Amino acid sequence: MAKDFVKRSENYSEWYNELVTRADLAENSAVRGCMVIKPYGYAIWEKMHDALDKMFKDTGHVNAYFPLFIPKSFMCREAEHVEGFAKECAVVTHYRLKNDPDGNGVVVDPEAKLEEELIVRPTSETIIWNTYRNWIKSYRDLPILCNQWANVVRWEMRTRMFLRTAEFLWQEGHTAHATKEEAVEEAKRMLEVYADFAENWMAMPVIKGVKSPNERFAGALDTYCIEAMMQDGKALQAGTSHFLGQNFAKAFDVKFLSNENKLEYVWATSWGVSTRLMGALIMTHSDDNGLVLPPKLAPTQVVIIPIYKTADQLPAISEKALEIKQKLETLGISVKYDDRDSFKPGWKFNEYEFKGVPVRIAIGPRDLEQGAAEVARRDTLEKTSCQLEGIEKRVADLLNDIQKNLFAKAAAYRTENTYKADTWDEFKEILDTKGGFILAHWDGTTETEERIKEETKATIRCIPFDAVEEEGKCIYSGKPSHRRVIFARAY
RNA sequence: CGGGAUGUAGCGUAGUCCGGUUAUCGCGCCUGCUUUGGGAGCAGGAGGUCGCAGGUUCGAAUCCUGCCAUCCCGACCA
Repeated sequence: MAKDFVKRSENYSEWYNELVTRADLAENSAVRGCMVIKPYGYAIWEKMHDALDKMFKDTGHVNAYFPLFIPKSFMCREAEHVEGFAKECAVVTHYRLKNDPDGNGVVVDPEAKLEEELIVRPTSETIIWNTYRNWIKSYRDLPILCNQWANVVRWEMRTRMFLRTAEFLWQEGHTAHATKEEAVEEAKRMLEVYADFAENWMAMPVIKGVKSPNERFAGALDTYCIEAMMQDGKALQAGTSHFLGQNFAKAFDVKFLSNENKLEYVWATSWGVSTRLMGALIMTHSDDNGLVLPPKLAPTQVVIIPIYKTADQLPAISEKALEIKQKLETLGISVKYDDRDSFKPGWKFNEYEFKGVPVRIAIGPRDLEQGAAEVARRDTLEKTSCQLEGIEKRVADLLNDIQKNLFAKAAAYRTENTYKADTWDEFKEILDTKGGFILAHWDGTTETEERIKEETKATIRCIPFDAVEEEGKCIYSGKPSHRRVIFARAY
């Protein structure tokens, strides 16, 4: 059991912060609002990266890289876009330092002021569409299906590791199309990719839907999203995909000649997921004993720990352990054999448990006598003795089972914490006593959404794609509504 | 950016109100021996610009001023 580790039920946010640092995922840095992603945390992000990257390529996308800096003038081309990001932009004004004449280290050289200030990208639509103008002349140049893996900066007031940091890592897809239909299709396709990744890799059930105008991306005509429920009942937006219409094409004058020889504006999409997914992963599965990782994203899927009293017992154990390791690796399973003598087995058990390693195999003299090993699973903490003969198959099955079980558990949790509300009192009571998702009718106006947000802090997370057509009355205004939307307090 | 709290060794802390020996304790770390199936025991040892910068004082972790950082609560947001 984890020593001195706060329980989720006692203080959820403290539990989260402590888990992130104690599991060696990340730590705060010397720079305000920025974190250091440590090797173990980065290894998980790398697995996410690799899986997503393959999915993007399988859907016809290619990677490219655009500059970190964006000329200030680009930002104001699209009115809504600039309004959405202006308040959180880092600005580069100078390009040189010099020795302080007063002898206090270095100072910004006032002589080295940039003629045009540069914005550190909060997102890359503007620089990319300025570039696409030169790439696109004819319908034959379309579609353009580019993605970039990059860091972006949004100067946040309050930050939390992985969930909201001033600098974060993400991917941003930016596509250009000849028709509106094709662009909408692309935006929806990529949302499906995200949902597929969330559910099948992260074992995190998500709801697919469209954002209300209020929550829409600055500059988009429609924002699609996947929303997940964390263990404290709050919602977390895990990925977004935007249909940008012709807004950026018009702002950056990107036109193409159609096959009918007509000059037309290009249709656009953009879509992204970030290191925020790390936060989602942590808050979906982890428990009071530490991190719990789905096998598909665990840097180490199986750890083998030898148990011995005297040094002369170790060689025989190691031989078996390495045999198991090799058999598992043949099946594509990542295995670590921890034969360090500097830590006791009990210490190692706790260590790997806290770090979320899905399966632990312990092997000692007692097991050797029986030709067996002890197999423990992280998700349920169950331990069983398993014959060495065919153990690799058993472990492979177990990993699959853990992956499925984590999804099922998270899905069940979400179902248990999803409610329907038909009156305003009922709505407020559920929010204050239970939290979670609330399915309720909404009159479709921004004013109503704003008032609900002011009074309860709950927002419309999305209008689900699979919402059932159903006549009802708005929870707040009583005006007619045709379907329920999802309300929740959110990260 | 507003309100509140905190900052002492890698981590967690005592001491701060009421200034005065060599800054306390635990975990971790190093060495040695005994240990090893759920965070081992004993013995010895190393580790500190008391967040930073000024000021008051014979003397500052302690009092004063400014700054920085972190956490909590608001506003903003992926």
